[in-house]
Amino acid sequence: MARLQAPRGTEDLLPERIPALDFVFETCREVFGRYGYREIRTPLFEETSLFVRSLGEVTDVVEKEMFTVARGETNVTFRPEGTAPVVRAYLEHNLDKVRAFQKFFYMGPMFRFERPQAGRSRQFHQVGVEALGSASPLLDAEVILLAHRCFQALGLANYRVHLNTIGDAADRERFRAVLKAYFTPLMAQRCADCQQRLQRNVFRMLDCKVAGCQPSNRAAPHFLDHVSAATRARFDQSVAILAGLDVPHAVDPAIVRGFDYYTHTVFEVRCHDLGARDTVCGGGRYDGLIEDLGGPALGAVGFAIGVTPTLLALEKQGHPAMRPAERGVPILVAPVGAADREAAFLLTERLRAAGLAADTDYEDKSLKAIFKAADKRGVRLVVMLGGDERARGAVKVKDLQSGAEVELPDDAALAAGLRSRLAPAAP
RNA sequence: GUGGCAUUAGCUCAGUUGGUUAGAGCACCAGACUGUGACUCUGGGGGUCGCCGGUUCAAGUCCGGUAUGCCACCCCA
Repeated sequence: MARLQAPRGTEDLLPERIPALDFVFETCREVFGRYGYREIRTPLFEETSLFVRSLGEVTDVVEKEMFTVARGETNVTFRPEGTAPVVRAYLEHNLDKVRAFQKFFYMGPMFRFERPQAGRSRQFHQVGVEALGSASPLLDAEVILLAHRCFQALGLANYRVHLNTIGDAADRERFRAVLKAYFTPLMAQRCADCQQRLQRNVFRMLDCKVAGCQPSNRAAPHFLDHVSAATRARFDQSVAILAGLDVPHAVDPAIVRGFDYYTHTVFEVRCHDLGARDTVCGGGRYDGLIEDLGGPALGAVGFAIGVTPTLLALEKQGHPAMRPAERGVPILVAPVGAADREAAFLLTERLRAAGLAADTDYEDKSLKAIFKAADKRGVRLVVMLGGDERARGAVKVKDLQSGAEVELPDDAALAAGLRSRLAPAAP
């Protein structure tokens, strides 16, 4: 029989790995809370049409990366991103009528049917925020700032925010025409992919990495030179705020983003210590989406941090929280002989009932082996229970850090005594 | 979806121009005088060489397919 294995592009997060993940989740949760964002949890799957309508019919995600399940009348898709579900929930519960402006954050798994690679899998975790109901440029700055604060709090180094504006629909329509007019006579020197892009998504031609396409890209018209004065002003304001707050950033005309719903500010946070897949966070403004999904014409802006690439970057930078760690219990009750096993089990249970984290041996190990295991698991105190002690109604407690050993009466005060011995624990 | 590289004990890897019982380090287990860890020493268990098929007297070593991972694309967190 073939060996059982997790489906392609998925992974098991073993216990040693969980602390690293929680470090990212909890750090971000704390930062989001400080900025007034509240957690929202939406289903892992949605009706397929939600993503088709929001992301756009011709985007890669919709065309070839959706995990879709059809059962009779229903057609659902495992969420490939978090924004559309949040907007859907916001509208479904009429939150726009209760209080139009609301800030949310979410953390959880997303799914895309892609070819796996390091930092890119078919099930991955994202931590994101969505500020719905306002078109204020201050919010564009706040959201970017928030991403920056998260990475700062995580202790990530060598990252930078790349941002750009893609204006509103009118700006883009105007520029699309300008770009097509510019590229059309130059198509002979463009690569095969760009031949598709001319019709499909001209903007992406500017981001082409093929060497032969570089000359015509360098001379290409700049979007910022063709946007309305209002678009230009709001973008400049956001950039100025970030500059004033020392957020490492760069205006990058190549940032275009893959989903149709984006407008105005779009950005990515990139970490230089990663390879070609260096984006650890992506986001932007999506002023048309709420209306597209049947709500009022309200602005919104958000981002998603990719937990996997973030962990990868922190690992490469040797972040201490990335070290595989076992969250062991601090107390291990060791039966000295076979006759002491049940008593040891019951003592362990009393300690747990008293609120202490404790464990005992279940493998009939020798005392020596129990000590070895205790040492490896980072146990602080070993509570020995043997014939001699039991005869005296006592237990022997050894502090593995100091090596000191004391005998304590096995009475109601034992738990408190152990607790006080744990208190001055070193990190 | 495209192109390339990889796949040998739990982990990281050796394995010579295809040739007898496939190795190392770490990890694991057990010992080193009588109820005790971390250091040291000794010993031990553990591998259908990813899987299927082919070439050959003989394949971990060559060829094909397949699975998975990785790298670069597409695109993206």
